[in-house]
Amino acid sequence: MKAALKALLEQVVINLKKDGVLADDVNPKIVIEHTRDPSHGDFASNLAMMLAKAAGQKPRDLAEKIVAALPENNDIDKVDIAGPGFINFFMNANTLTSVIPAILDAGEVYGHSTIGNGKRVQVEFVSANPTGPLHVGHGRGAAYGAAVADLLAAAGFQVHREYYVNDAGRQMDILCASVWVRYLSLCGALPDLDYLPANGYKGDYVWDVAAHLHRNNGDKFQKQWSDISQELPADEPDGGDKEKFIDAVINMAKEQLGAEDYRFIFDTGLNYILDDIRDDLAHFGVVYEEWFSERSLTDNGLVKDAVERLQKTGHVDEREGALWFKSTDFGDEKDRVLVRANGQSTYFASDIAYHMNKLERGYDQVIDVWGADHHGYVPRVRAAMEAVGDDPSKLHVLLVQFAILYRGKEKMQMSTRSGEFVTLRQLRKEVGSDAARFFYVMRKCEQHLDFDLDLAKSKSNENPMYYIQYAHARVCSVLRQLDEKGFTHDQEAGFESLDKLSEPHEQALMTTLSKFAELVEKAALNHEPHQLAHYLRDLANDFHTYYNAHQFIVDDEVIRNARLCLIKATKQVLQNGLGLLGVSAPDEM
RNA sequence: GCCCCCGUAGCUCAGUAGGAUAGAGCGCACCCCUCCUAAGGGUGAAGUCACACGUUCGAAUCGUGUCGGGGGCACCA
Repeated sequence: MKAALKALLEQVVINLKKDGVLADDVNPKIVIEHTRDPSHGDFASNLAMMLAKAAGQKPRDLAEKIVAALPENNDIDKVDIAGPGFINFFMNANTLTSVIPAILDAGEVYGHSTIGNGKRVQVEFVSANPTGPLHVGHGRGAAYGAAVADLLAAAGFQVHREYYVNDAGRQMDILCASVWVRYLSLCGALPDLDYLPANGYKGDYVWDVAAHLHRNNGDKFQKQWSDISQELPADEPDGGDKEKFIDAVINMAKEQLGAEDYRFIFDTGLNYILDDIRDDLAHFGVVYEEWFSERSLTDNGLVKDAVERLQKTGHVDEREGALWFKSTDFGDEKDRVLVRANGQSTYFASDIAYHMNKLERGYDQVIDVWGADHHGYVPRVRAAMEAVGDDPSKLHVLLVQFAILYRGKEKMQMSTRSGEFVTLRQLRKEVGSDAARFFYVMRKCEQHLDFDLDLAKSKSNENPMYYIQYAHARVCSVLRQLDEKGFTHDQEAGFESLDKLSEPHEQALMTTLSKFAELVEKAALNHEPHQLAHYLRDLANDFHTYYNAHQFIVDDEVIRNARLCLIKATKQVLQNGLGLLGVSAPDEM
């Protein structure tokens, strides 16, 4: 509808140019918006105010000329000029009610659009190191990334969801060493059964991996700890060089086990945890097209290629034995190391290779959903892309702020040690997947999120997710009642009598429904699922208000058919909207 | 020190590609079921949109600066 009005006004501008009211070189951006106040009609345009200066006329005088030049249109009831020069459009009743058949005919795909034009978008999100289970911070990235991806898909983009698996690097070696030490403990080969290097991974899941390893392989990987420990430097948990110690343990493990067995334990830990993450995310309604291995970048020589490609640009030099990318040439605050003096490439080098690879795969847009703590990382990745001549505008980095858990007023401690729940799995178990998905996307991503567990579990209208689901369940309940009372709903007949929907509550509900498709587009393009969350809350509110004011199952067949069309359309939009956020729409509660 | 985010009702937050009297939930004061789920609805009180200057016919929204709150700075990943 907006588009149609826009087209009309574009025609007006052409006509006014012909009449000499406007100069030929004036090309205004035509804006049509929904009015906030019904007395201002259904839509409004500020065109007259925008053009007043160029035309050398008072806004209201110009508005008169615009209205006079407006082509005939059957959908428009009345056009008013108001305030400083707004042009208000009052649409006729059919325009509003037409949304109902539009929704019911399209069904599950109502709200989908083609604005994305089939462009290929890659969305990379979560990508947590597979060194332990996902925690509640990752949960926000998961819910947010999944919602953005689903919104983009609904808006007509071709979406590729990807998880970057950091299956190489020191953190994974530390995990491997931790698993091995726990394993030795299970073999009874450690003097102190609870012994672990100060910098090792302490979570219980490490025991699980070790037990898994022991169950399937017996004592195969057992070595004499007394021999090993003699050659290790001192571990210094209290501020000493525990880094050095864990590195020594890693090297010792490699030496004692041999490359093959070391890799086996390494991969056992990796796969065990990755399976756990996959399972966790699947239960959270988050699925990927691809799990991209960091190790594959090195194995396929892509990291080497990336460094060489950068070197050819002349923005790399060697200092103190290391290879540096001169990212300061592109506005970064300092240069960054690509290859360390010890010959190992940095995580940054892998990441450059990964991003080059993404673009080589031909995506029109690459979206990275990162934790806010990575923000310092953005300029250097952009710099690398610029250096090699890739288009940095294709890269969108969405930084997700931290979520803080509250139980009522009480802020929860988020330490792994304390045993207070920190994993996504525990959160899902406590509040359910639906509430978790919804609460995570209620705020825009750059906003700190206070996640109130008590609220997420409460069954009242304080809890927006419950309130929205309840609206859906209520419609279902009405439809069940209809059946029990022996009525049927003739939808086609209802379509013929939509003009009976003249109550203010019905008008308000239809107006809200008519904004859905546009809202999905906007939420998708701006990467703002929270807009959808708020919209659904408003829609549910309109419905509950209507429900309280009017009966749907009435004796008058004509009205009954029309009203049931309206609430069925409401149900459909609630279901579609919740679906985009990964939240279920239950039939009863 | 440099960089990023935030500052709107007592509380938690919408609204920011500039538009008409700034919205919602909670909380507070009242009111509404012989009726499809009261897990609901309605009415009311409540604001110098942190502050200042600037751009504009018009600023919560854009720009600059100040003040407050949070986060980030590695040859870690």
